[in-house]
Amino acid sequence: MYSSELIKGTLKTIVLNMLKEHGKMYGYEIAQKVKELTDGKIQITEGALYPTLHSLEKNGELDIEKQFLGKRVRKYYSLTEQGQQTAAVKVNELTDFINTMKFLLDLEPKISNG
Amino acid sequence: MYSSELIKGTLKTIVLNMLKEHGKMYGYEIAQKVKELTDGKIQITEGALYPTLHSLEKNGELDIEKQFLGKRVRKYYSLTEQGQQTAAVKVNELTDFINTMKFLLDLEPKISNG
DNA sequence: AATAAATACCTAAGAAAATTATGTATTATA
DNA sequence: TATAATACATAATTTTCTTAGGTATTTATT
Repeated sequence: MYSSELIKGTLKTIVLNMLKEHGKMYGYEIAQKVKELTDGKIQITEGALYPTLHSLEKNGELDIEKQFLGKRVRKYYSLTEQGQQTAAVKVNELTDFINTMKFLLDLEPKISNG
Repeated sequence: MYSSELIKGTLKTIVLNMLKEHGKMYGYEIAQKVKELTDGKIQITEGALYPTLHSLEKNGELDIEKQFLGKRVRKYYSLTEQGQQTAAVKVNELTDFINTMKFLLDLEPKISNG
C-alpha cells in the first residue's frame, strides 16, 4: 500500500479510466478491479469512492443505471459523451505529469522524449 | 500548468529529492529550480513550500543554516541522515506508484517490467 | 531619483479531497 | 447462526493545498 498522500488527486482519473476501459461498472466493482489490477497496492476507500462517483455524475460525466439483484441494488455507471472527453483529457494530463515527474526526479535517462 | 490536484502529495518528495540531488538549497531556490526544470509546468507556491520546509525540519529531516546577504536572510536547508533515508524511501515509493499508475491506465505495454 | 520587478522570507483563512468511523441491509459461507 | 463479503451511503475530522495577505531588501528600468 502506498502512503495515502500519493494517491490524492488521481482518483477521478482512475475512475474515469476504469469506465473507459471496462464499460459500465458499479462502485464496488471499480474498487475491487483497481485492487486486483494493482495487487492490492491501490485500495480505493468507500468514503472516497462514492462521493467521487456522485460528484462526477452531478457534473454530467457519468450516466447511472440501477439494477436490482433480489432486494439489493447496484448502481452501474457509464461515461457520458462529455465523460469520454474528460477521461481522455485527464489521462493525457496524468501521462504528461508522470513524464515530468520522472524527469524531475531523474528516474530515467533525460534524453528519451527528444 | 497541471491541474493542481495532481501535484498534491508529491511536494515533500520533490523537496527532499531536490536537496538530495543539489545539496543545500534555500526555499526560493527550490521553487525556481523546479519551475526551471519542468518548463514552468510545476510551480510550487510559497504558501505550500514554506510550511512544508518547516514541517520537514521539525520532523528532523532537514538541517537549517542561515546566511545573510547584507540585511536579507537566506535559509539553507540540507538533508539530515534521517532525511537522506526518507528521501530514498519517498522517491522509491513514487517510482513504484508511477509504474503502477502506468499499468493501471494502460499507458505502456504491460509486459515491460517482467 | 523614483518606480517596478525580482528576491526572500512568512502566516492565516478557506477550499478540496481524502481518511476514519459509522450506518444500513442483503447474500454467501463456515 | 455467526461471520464475511457484497453494496450502498454519509458525517466528522484531518491533511494538504490555494488564495490572499504581509514584511522587507536588492536589482533593474524609466
